[in-house]
Order: sequence, then C-alpha cells, then structure tokens
Amino acid sequence: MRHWLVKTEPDAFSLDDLRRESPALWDGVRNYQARNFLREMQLGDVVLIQHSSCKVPAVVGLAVVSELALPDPTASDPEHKGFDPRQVADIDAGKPPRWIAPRLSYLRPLRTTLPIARLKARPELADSHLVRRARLSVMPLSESEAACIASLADDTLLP
DNA sequence: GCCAACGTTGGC
DNA sequence: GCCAACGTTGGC
Repeated sequence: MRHWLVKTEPDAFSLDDLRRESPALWDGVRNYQARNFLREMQLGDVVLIQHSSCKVPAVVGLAVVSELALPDPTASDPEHKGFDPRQVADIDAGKPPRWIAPRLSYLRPLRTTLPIARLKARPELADSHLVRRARLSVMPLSESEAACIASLADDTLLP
C-alpha cells in the first residue's frame, strides 16, 4: 500500500466536499507528471488531501483510492474549463485517454492538520516531492516520508 | 497581489 | 530540436 498526496483548492473542492460527495471522481489533472502518478495508484492506496491556494495551505485529511484511473470526463466536455480536444481524439482513435481521474473515497480528517510551512521545515522531508517540486498536484510519498507525516499528524495514515 | 518556479507553445 | 514568450500554479 502506497501513500500519495494530492492538492485541491478548498474554495473549489474541499475535504468536506469530499466527505459529502464521497466517493468522488478526482478530475481536472492536466499535468503529465501528475497524470503518470495517477496511473500508478492502486486500489486501497491512501491519499493525503492537501488544501492549496488558501489561507493556511495544509494537509487536512485522508481518502482511499476506490476506483482506478477512468477517462476524465471534464477533458471531453467542450463547455468545461479543462477541455482538451486531444482527449476526444485519443478516445476516438481507441488510444488510452490522455487525462484520467481515479475515484477517491473519504476516510477522515487528520487529528492534527499539517500546514505546509511546518512540513517544509522538517529535515526528513527535505528531499520529498512536496518540498522539491513546485506546483506538482499529485505525488507519491516514500515510506519514510509517510512515517514522518504520520508522526506529526498523530495518525496512522492507515485505512 | 506578487512573483518564482515551473510547463507549454510555436516560430524558426 | 532549440528556446523565447507566454501562461499557470501556489506559497507567501
């Protein structure tokens, strides 16, 4: 079982929104590195939800991967902001969809929410994607990184 | 709202 | 295939 971290803007879709709408399609990813990580997700993997572009950016809760990478419907919708005509072309050509979305099921809030600033200060996380890769919206956590976060959050990070 | 750190686009 | 211009993300 792997741990992942995903970012979401709470004004658009918060952890509470996920709780109410669980399970929810995690759509809208339009970055190839993030997409590749979405492809690697396995059923039962635990996903840390991080609120971004808000007052206190922080890891706030947990979800679990409950359905694997589906074609992202928002990429096929011309009315949608994330529309990408190449998605339609891929599907018409019988190719794997360019943009995908897993389904995530709400688990729980962290007992202790973890502001990003606090995580960035931790030497154990200095080499993590979280600290090193700006703007990446989906990333894996190593076992040691997950253990560090589990300790800080006073949570097992287990389903 | 600023701006650094990216990723993407398109002319050549 | 290079790279300048441009757009976006997201912490601060």
